Amino acid sequence: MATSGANSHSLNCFTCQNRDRTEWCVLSDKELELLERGRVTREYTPGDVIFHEGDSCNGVYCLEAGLVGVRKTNADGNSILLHLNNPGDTMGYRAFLAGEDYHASAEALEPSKVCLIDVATVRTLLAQNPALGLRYLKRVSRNLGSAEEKILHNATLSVRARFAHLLTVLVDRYATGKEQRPIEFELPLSRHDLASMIGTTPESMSRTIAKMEQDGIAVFSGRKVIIPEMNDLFQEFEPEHFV
Amino acid sequence: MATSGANSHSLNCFTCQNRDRTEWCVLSDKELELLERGRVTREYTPGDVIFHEGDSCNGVYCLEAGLVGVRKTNADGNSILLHLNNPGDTMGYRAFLAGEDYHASAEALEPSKVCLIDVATVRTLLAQNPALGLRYLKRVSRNLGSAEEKILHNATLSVRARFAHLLTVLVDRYATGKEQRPIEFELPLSRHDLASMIGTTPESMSRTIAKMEQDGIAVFSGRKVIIPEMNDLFQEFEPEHFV
DNA sequence: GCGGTTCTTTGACCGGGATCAAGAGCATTT
DNA sequence: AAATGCTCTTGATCCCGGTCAAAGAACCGC
Repeated sequence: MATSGANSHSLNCFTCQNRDRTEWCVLSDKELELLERGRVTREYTPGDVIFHEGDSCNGVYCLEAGLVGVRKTNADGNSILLHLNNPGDTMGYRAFLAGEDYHASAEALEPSKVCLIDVATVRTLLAQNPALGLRYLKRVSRNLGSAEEKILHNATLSVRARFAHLLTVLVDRYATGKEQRPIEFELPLSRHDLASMIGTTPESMSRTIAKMEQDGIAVFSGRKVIIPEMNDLFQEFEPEHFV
Repeated sequence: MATSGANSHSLNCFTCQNRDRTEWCVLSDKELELLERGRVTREYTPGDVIFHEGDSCNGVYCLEAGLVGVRKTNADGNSILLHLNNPGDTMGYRAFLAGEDYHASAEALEPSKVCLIDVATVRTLLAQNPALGLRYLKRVSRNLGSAEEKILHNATLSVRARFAHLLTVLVDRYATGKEQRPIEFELPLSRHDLASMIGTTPESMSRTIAKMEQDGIAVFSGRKVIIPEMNDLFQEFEPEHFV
C-alpha cells in the first residue's frame, strides 16, 4: 500500500528530496531558511481531511509522502475528484493566490506526510523573490489549461472514453515499468473514486470496466490492472484517424 | 447591436478608458509607454478569428470594444464556448503565461476592436514590474477556480439547471437596469452559442427554452428575454433549501 | 418582390447512463 | 461460525438528452 516516491523522511526543507520538483527550487538559501521556519509537518491517515472546502486559506500545503485527493462537492452532496497529488506536489495554492477561501477539500487517500507553510511566509517569499511568482504563474496557467481541457472532455466524450483516458493518465503516473508489455499496475483508487474522477456513478464505472474487459482492452482484478496493448486504450478516446 | 462599455475609441494606452479595469493599471507611466510602443490595434467583424487553437502564442490581446468568444474544439469537431470577453478583458494570456500554444480560439461575436501586445513587451513588463505578475497570478487563479466550478457544475447539473445558471450570469453582465422588475434584456448570443456554453445541442437548447417558457420562468422572443422573477431562476439550480 | 442561405423550432426515435434495489465478496468483530 | 459491516457487481427500469430529419422563420443579395 506504500506509495511511490520519497520514502525517506526529510528533516527539513534543505534536505527535502522533493524540493527540486517543487516551486521552492527557485529559493535562495536565505529564503529556504525562512520557508523552513514558517513550516509545520503533519501526518494524515486515509480519510483524514487536510483542508476543507469553505475554510479560509491558512497557507500552502506541500506533500512530502503519500497520496492526496482534492474533492469538490456541490450543494446536493454530489462530489467529484478533481486532482490526485503526489509527493512533491503543492496543494491549496490556488485559494491562496486568488485570495479566496478553499473551493475544494483535500483528503489523504494513503498515509501521508504534509508540510503546511503559513500564509505570512508564502506572502513574504512571493514579495521577495519574483521568480517564485512567475513559477506559480506558469503552474496555475497550465492547471487552467488542463481544467478547460477537462471541461471539453467531459462535455463531448462518453463515460467509457473518459475512463480510458483516465487509465492512460494513471498508467503514466503510477505504473512502474511502463516500457514492458503487457503493462501491469495497481490502481491507487477505489471504484467509487475512479467514478468520481470522471464524473459518473460507481455503478456505471463497474459496468464500463466489465465491458472493457469483455472487449479485451484491459483485465481488472481488484485494484490490479493489466493492459495488453496501450494503443487499444488510446483508440478509445482518440478519433479514428484511419477507417 | 452595439455592446456595452467603451464606445469612444482611445488613441493610445494612456487615454484608454478600460485601463483601470485591466491588469495594466499597475504600470508606471514609463512602463505604459513601453506598452504603447509594443501594441497594435486591429478591428474584427463577427466571425473573424483573433487567434486560433494550436497557433503559437504571439502576445496578449486586449479587448477595447466589442464582444469576443473563446472556443475550444475537440478532434471530432465538437466545440464549446468557454468564455465571453467584454471591453477591458485581456485574452490569450493563459497560453502566454504557461509558455504554451493557444489551447482555444478567440472569435469576434460582435464588431470588435482589439489591441495585440507582443510577446517581448509583455515579457519585459512582467520582469520589470512584479506587481503585474501578482495581478495576473490572482486573475489566473480565480479563472482556475471558476473552471473547476464549471467542471463540477457540468457533471452534476441538468441542461436546464445549467442554462438557468448561465442566464443569471448573462443578466449580471449584460442587462441594463438589473434593479427593475421584470428584468428585460438582450442575449448577446445565438441559440447555437448558448447551447455550446453549457455543453449541449441547439435542439436541446430550444426545447429547454420552450419548457422554461411554459413554466413561466422567462419569456423569450428572438434574443430578447424577460425574466419576471429572478428568484425563480435561482431555484432552478440552487438546492431547495425549504422544500 | 423572390430564391437562397442560415438560424431556430418541432417531431420521432433511441440509447447512454442514472437510479433504485438486490445480491456477492471479503474483512472484521464477537 | 454467525453476524456485521464494507466495497463492488449485477439486474431492472426509466428518462434525459443526443441524433436524424424536416418544417418554419428570419435574413440576406439580387
